[in-house]
Amino acid sequence: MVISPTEENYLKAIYHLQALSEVVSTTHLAQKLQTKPASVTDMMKKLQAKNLLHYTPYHGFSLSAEGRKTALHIVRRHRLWEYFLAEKLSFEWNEVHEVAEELEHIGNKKLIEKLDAYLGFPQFDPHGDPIPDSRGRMQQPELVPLSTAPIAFTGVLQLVTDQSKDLLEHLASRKLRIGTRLELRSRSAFDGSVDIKMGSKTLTLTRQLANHLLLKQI
Amino acid sequence: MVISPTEENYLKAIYHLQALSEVVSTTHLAQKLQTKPASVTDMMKKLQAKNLLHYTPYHGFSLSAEGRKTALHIVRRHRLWEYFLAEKLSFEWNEVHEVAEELEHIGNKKLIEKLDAYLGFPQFDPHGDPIPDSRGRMQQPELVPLSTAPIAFTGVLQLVTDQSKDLLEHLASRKLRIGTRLELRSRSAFDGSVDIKMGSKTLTLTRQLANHLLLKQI
DNA sequence: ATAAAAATTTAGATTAGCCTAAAAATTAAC
DNA sequence: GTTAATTTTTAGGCTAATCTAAATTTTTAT
Ligand SMILES: [Mn+2]
Ligand SMILES: [Mn+2]
Ligand SMILES: [Mn+2]
Ligand SMILES: [Mn+2]
Repeated sequence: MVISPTEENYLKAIYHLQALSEVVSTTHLAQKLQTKPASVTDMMKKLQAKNLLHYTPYHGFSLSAEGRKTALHIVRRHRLWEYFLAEKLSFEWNEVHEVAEELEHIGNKKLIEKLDAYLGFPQFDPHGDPIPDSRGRMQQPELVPLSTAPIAFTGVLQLVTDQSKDLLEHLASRKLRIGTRLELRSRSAFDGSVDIKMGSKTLTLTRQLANHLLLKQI
Repeated sequence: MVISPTEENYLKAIYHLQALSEVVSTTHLAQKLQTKPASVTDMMKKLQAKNLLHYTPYHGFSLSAEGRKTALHIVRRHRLWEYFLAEKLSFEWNEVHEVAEELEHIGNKKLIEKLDAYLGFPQFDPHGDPIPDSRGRMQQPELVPLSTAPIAFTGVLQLVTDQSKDLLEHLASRKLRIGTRLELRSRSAFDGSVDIKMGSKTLTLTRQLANHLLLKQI
C-alpha cells in the first residue's frame, strides 16, 4: 500500500498522542500538526479507508494494528536519522529533529537496514528515545523523573520528555546531555527545585525542568 | 524562493539535457521525466515566472543563470548522497541513483555542508560524475572514450555515460568499476569491439559499450 | 432538561501537479 | 509554396491536501 509523506506525518502524530490518551481527538491532532480540524477530519476518513485507523465520527480515533506498525516504522526511520545526524555529522541534539522530519519519509527498506547496521544498531536516539528495531520492538528501561527521585539517587540522564528548542538549549548551556551521570543532592521544600552534582560541579534545576528529565539508575 | 521537489526534478532534467543541446524541447523533457508534453508546458510557465528559465513558446527553453545555479545545487546533493550510499552504506553503484533521487530534495543547507565534510569533500560520485562544490564548481578532467582511444592507451575508468541498470550490471559482472586501471590492446576492424587488459585478465567489450566508458589517461 | 458553548463534520473553494483531447503553430515533404 | 506530419499549447478535468464558513453533534452549565 502506498502511504504519502503527509499520511505518514499524521500516523506518527497519532502514535505520539496515543501515549497520552488511547483515543485521540480532532482538535488535539490538528494542534499537533499545525493544521485545521477540518483537514484532520478529511485525513481521518482516508486513513480509515486504508485500514490504518479506527475512527468513530465525533468520538476520536486510534491506530489500527497495521497503522501502529506503520507508525513504528516511521518513528524508527526518524530516530535512526537523528542518531546519524548527531553521531556522524555532529549536529547539535536540538537541530536533528527538523532534518529528520524530512529524512524519515524516504521509505527505501534497504536504505534503513543498511543505515541501522552502519550506525551499529543504536538503541536510543540523541534525546534518549528508544529506536524501534525492524520489527517495531524497542527497549523501555525503567526511568525515574528527576523531580520525584529520592535524595542521593544516582543515575544517568536517559530521556528528555520536552524536546522544545528552549529546553534543549537550556540543557546544552549547562553541558547536560543524554548519558550524563548525576546525583540528586537535595530538593527544596519551598519550590521543588533540585540541586544535583554532575562531575565536580553542582547546579540547581527548577522543578519544571527536573520533571522532564528522566534518569536510569546505575 | 521556495522550490518544490517536482520543480527541482524539472530543473535537474533540463540541466542534464542541456549537455546535449543548449535549448531543450518539450517532448524531449517529457520523455526524460516520464510525463506528458502538456505537463511540461505547464511547468515551464511556472519556472519562467520564477525566473529560473528562458522560455519562448514553441521554441524550447534553457535555464537562466539562477536556474542553472539551482540545478547545480541539486546535482551536488544527488551526487553527495550517491557517494555516501556507496562508500558508507556499501550500496552497489547501480542501486544508488534511485535512493539519491529522493534524498536530493532535502534542502537543509547545513546538512549538505556537513555531509560533504564528513565524506571528505569527494570530487566524483560512484559513476565518476564530478560533484559540484558549494559554489557549483566541479572538476572536469580530460576524458577519452574507450571506443576512440588509441591502441595501447592506458588509463583508469573515470566515467560511465549510460547509467542504465543493464549497463551497470554488465560492468559489475566483469568487475569493471570506476577507478579500474585498464589498457586498450586492440580494436576490431570488423565490429569495433575492443580487447582490453585489466590486471592479468583480458576481456572483449562491444563498441556500443566502449562508447560509454570514458578513461582518464595515467 | 434545556440552553449555551465547544468540538466536529460537511460544503464549497483553492492550489499543485498531472492527464486527455482539441486547437494552434512549426517543420517537413512534395 | 502549399499540404501533410509533427510538435506544442490550450482547454477542461482529476486527485491530494489544504482552507474558511456553515451545519451538526456533543459536552457543559445552569
Ligand atoms: Mn515528517
Ligand atoms: Mn528524537
Ligand atoms: Mn529527484
Ligand atoms: Mn551518479
